[in-house]
Amino acid sequence: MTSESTATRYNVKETESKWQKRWDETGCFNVEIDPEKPKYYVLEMFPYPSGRIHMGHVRNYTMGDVVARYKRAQGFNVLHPMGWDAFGMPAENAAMEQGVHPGKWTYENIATMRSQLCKMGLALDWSRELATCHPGYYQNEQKMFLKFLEHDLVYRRRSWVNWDPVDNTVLANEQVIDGLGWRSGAAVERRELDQWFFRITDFSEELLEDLKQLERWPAKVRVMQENWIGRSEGMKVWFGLEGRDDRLQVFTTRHDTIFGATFCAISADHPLSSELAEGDADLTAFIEECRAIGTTEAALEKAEKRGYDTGLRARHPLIEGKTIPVFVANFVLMEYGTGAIYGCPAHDQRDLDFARKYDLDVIPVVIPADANPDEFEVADLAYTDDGVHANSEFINGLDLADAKEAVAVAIENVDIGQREINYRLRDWGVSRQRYWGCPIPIINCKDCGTVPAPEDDLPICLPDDIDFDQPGNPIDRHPTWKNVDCPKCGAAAERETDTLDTFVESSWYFSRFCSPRANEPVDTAAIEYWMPVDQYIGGIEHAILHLLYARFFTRAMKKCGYLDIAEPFEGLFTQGMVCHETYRSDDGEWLQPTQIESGSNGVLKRVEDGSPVQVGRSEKMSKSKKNVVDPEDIIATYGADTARWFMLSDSPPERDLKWTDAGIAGSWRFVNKLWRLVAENAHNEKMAEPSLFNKDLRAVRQQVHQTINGVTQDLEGFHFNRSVARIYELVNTLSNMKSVDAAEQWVLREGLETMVQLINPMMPHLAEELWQQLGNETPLFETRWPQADKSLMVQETVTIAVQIKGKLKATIELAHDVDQETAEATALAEPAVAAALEGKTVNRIIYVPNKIINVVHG
RNA sequence: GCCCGCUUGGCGGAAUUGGUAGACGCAACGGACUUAAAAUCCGUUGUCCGUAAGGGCGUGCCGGUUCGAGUCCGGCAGCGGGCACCA
Repeated sequence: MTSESTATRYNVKETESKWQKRWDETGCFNVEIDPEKPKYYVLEMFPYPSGRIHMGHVRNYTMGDVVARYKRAQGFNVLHPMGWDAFGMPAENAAMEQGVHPGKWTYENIATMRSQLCKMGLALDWSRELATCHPGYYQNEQKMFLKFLEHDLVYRRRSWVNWDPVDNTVLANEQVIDGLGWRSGAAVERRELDQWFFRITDFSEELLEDLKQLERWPAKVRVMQENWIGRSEGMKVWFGLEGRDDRLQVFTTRHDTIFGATFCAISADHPLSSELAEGDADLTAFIEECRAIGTTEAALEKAEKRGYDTGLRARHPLIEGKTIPVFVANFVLMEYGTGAIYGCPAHDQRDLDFARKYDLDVIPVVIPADANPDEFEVADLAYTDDGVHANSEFINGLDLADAKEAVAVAIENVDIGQREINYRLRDWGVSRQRYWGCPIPIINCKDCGTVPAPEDDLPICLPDDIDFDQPGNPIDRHPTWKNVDCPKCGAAAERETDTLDTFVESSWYFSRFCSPRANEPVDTAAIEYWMPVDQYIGGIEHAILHLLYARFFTRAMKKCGYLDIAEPFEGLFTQGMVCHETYRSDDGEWLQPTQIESGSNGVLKRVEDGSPVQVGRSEKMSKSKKNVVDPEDIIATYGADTARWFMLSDSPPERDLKWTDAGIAGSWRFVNKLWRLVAENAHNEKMAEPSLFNKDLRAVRQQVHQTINGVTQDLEGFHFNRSVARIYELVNTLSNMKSVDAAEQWVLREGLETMVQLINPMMPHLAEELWQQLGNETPLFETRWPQADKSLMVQETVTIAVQIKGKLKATIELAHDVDQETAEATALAEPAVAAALEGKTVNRIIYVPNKIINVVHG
């Protein structure tokens, strides 16, 4: 680079660190409660400290920062904090693989990532930084756990888990791949363990119902949560059992088909199954088989419907004298409904498959409206549509809804069942047999059972001296940690060695950010002022679990009196992923983008030896496919502003963004273009507004004010790519301006200052620097958002399209809001229009002011 | 299987309540400046016919509503996502 070009080139490094230092020193983004100002709480999903930030983080935090800076300029008291979702398995994996303590590993990663985030120039209140693995955080989680216990929001029960017999550990469902442990490769077993659960199902209806209020959530996320909660209305019905005193309770949502019931089926885990299995070796074996399959989804999908005839017969509740067989079936789930069903093969595909296999009756009881009841038959496809009931006594002829109602009334009248609403949602199991998590503050006593740890004992800290040289839970192996006296009876007892699911920490961190150093989980004044989060931003992958747990947890906290809101996130935005092309060598090895270069003919090849490269489709950046670009490299080369600008350009934020070298280079060119544009014109002194502007200048001012208006609306609506396009257009106009006379210079300055203010949320370092160059002493972070002058936005003349029968024939230039007569006359006088209408009768003319004239002829 | 969403040039994408399709960016091509390169600037770029003027066709496909459809309605296809023995 020559000395001449350094003068006209933007010194990114110097400028960015200068402004970062300035923001840091003034503490301008550290906020306090200010009752005089409206608050705005913007939050991006906090990161897991995995080691280094990736492009997904850059995109996420750039969006949040745009909102934060924009809202701040609008006069809001903006809370924009950052923290670390710091518990979790990767730290333990690192401990096992590298022998480094999970805490050390985590805090080192945090230090690295914090410094990387600082280089992005984010308007964050770092004074509120928190890490969930810090006792200051998790002791409050322990307090709340105890409070939840008091309010019956937590309970313990035996529950099945995926057990890896080699690693001696419990596996999450996603760690079981094809029935094998992801790490050990051992066949996973089902085991029953005592586990802690949060009563999220107490809130099923509320969590479902309140989704409707979340108007600023993506519809997609609401639908996903709705399906996950899975409300269904049905009935519980008792079936008597021949030769026994007890009855079998089944759940159904199609009680209208009860006259078509030809068998009952119960889960292998049903108490009746266990009872019957005693002394029945075949049934015992069958139950074992069901359980063996029961762990993986893939296996479930392929498993055929199988059953075991218990020999028991159930009495049909509405047909006197009719009995049907009772099977144990592998497709009935104990966790849903009552763990027992009746089968109506004609109208349920699963039941039909089962009936065909075991040669059970298939009785159609609902038939299409136009079908003949005597002839209608069900072959291999169950009839599940609405229709007319038949073979069904008192509901014959009724449609589905009426038949359901009639059956419900009949069953309730004889007191053999009642209407019931069921949910797919299960209680949230939070026990993890792991070290790097929040210890559950419970003491297990032989005599007193589970005893809450005394609050004075909190925090119950994790032991530091642990080792990972053998499989299993190191906290459980620790020689002394768990030994403690029972707080109730004083006898020797043991601490709970399970830790909490890490989703618990992320279920309330946003509340903690309001008062991150408070002695209690939350400070009432702070939480009342700041909550709820006005805008939450994060990945769609958290659409269900994290967001549902957080909604539950907030309600649970409300029940315990910690806060007084139900919904934590008023607005939610889910951003798309950052993708990149994938590259492979001829022998199939994945290659990093840095290993690729473009040859002279434009064909990609390997840098090291020029060998050919297979270009794959663009996919989410991932280490395994090596299609990652390190944000640190990009920021070091082009600066944070360029990276931020590229993140916001082109792709709408909710869609995937394709990272390209050409794209980042384009942003870099734009940064330099702005720099030059301002540098060339900054010498123009500020002066008084001229009283007159010529037409061209009026048009420029119009665009300036339209851009303010448009960018403002776009930022409000999360259309960052549209803002970017508008700013490009404005810059194109400004750079084409001549600035010879005073009026021109004044308008150019107005345009440049406006433009600089508008780019500030997106490229804050450059904006501050240019703002200063333009002679402003007050920094942008203390400057209000520009106001569009509506009177200047109105166009003096408009271009109107002239159509004939909807086809464009000409465009005409007319004064804004011109009357219809003038417009029509001008349109018809247009040569192309006149020619096309020659010899034709005009039937009708449609005039939409300032937009279009459509001439309809015969 | 069920539920959602998407489909616009070579590419990413624009297009208020139905009203000039392709803004803006990228890529490509042509040119200027330069000893040369980089950088920068100017121009062209949906497609087909035509030397041109001009015209035809164009928003996944088929049909409908309308003076007018990328936009609304019905059907179909393709792609993506979520859930999945939930009785």
